[in-house]
Amino acid sequence: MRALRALPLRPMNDVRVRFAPSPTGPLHMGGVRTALYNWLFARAHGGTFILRIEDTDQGRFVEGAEAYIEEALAWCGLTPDEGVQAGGDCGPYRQSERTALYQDAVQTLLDQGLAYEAFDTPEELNALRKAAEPDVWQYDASTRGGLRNSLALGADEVAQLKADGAPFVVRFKTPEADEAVVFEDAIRGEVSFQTAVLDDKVLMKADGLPTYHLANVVDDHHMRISHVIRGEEWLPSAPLHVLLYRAFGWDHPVFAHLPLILKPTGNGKLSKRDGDAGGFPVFPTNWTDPKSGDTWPGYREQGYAPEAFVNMLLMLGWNPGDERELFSAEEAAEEFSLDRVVKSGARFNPDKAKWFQEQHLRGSGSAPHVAALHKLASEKGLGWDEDACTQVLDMMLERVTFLHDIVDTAWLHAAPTDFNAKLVKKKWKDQTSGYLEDLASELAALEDFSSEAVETRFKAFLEAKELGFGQVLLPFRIALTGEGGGPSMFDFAAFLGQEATLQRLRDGMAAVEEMRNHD
RNA sequence: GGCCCGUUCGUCUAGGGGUUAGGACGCCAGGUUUUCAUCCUGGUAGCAGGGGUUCAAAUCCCCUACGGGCUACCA
Repeated sequence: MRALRALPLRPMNDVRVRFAPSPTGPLHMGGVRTALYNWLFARAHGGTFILRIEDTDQGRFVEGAEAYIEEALAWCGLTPDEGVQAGGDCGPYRQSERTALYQDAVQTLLDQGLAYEAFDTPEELNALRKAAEPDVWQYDASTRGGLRNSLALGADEVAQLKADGAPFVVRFKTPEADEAVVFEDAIRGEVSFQTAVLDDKVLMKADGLPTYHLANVVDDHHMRISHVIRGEEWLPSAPLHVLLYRAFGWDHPVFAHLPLILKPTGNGKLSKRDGDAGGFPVFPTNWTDPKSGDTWPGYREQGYAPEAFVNMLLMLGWNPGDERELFSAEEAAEEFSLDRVVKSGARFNPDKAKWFQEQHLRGSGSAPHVAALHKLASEKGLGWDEDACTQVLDMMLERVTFLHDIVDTAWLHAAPTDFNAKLVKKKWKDQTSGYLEDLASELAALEDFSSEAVETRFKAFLEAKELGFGQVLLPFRIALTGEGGGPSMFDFAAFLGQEATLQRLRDGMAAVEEMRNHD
């Protein structure tokens, strides 16, 4: 038994990586993470990030999926250097437009006896599998001799079948002598498979389109891909790919198989249905299924900043080796390396995702968010100019998870209509309204209505009346917001302005007295 | 079933022969704050099990268990 060993000898000076999704639906967060790690690796080595669309399965093609992929990547800031939209020297970047290449490749293999034509119908194969149960039936060296293929049939028989227009596929002829296929995975280290357990995979389907295995190897070679960074679900077919590269006489790229993202609870990998149950999105942006019309939520529409979403994904399976967790894409690109990618699957944690969003929101203060809040506020018709937005941000940034939480906080832009009944019962005494009446007069007399001025007058008022903060401030807050929590009331009063503050104070008092009378 | 990959607090992870096994999320408690939140301090909680190797094992080896993936004319 001879060990076939192919170590990565390629220097890191021409890094070319690709993200190669199928347009069979929206990209989910696992896919985005794969794209991210590819992008980061390219950036870290001054390489090229390529987007290739693997649309060789006509049956699973979904309208709009390709556009979704491009848009979702763009939102995440993972713009391809080469691809359908970006262009490039190695195009076309849609596999459906590269069929001649695959045909040539398959012919080369056929000519060398490294592949063969098989006429067995799916029905025949299914029957064989069924008959073998509970054992597993395989199309391989032990069975291919008794099946309808160009290895077992005579040349004239094959010619006749083809003349009759019988559909056929091309299968890879797995080497008969058992050997170990050993390769070095950049994340896992040495990985080894025995060829004896491999089956003769279909390379070219009856419709003339290649399967993933063929198209992937041929394209990765022609696109001069240096590192194949993909999900762990591809690990079992990696030996086939190594064998294919060898059959073509090509060096294979470095492989790196990423661990999968698992469900927050329960068993298995994260799937699109988990979001429903867990109350979190699985997709980067909203996706509407063109057939059913169902819409799936996206992180973008939920209010996540792309930087936060990407940061969260980054840390789900990679770490810098120290205790930092907050990274911009540029910072991450500087130190990303495959040997710091963890080997085991990671359970997705929605709480932590929110934490990343909050960190991103608060990280650099109000200024970076003014424009975005202004846009949101305008859409809601709140009439806040940029100054107002800055003030609101200063008050609210540390109390919300998403920017839209701010415009969703009704009392910020409209007098409250609901007053927390429990709080009123507990904190609003018979004398309270009297205090507030007096406070209103004090505030009405103010000429400067800045936060500091309101605070000064408020404190002087308490002192004069010999009252405690809690006796007046909380009722004041209730009258103005209807709630017991929130920003500094002095800041808020200044933000509202004198007139609106007094108006809310009087209306709030009236409403609360009304409530108390009905109790 | 077969093949392959994996296993450190509930979760994400650092640590890769000698560590009081570190950090983060969550949770709990205390402090700061007019409230809430932020922030600060502290606490909770972990090396899957069993065999080896070694003076010494979370760390190396083997077995078991468990988890995951693959096993299509899907990717």
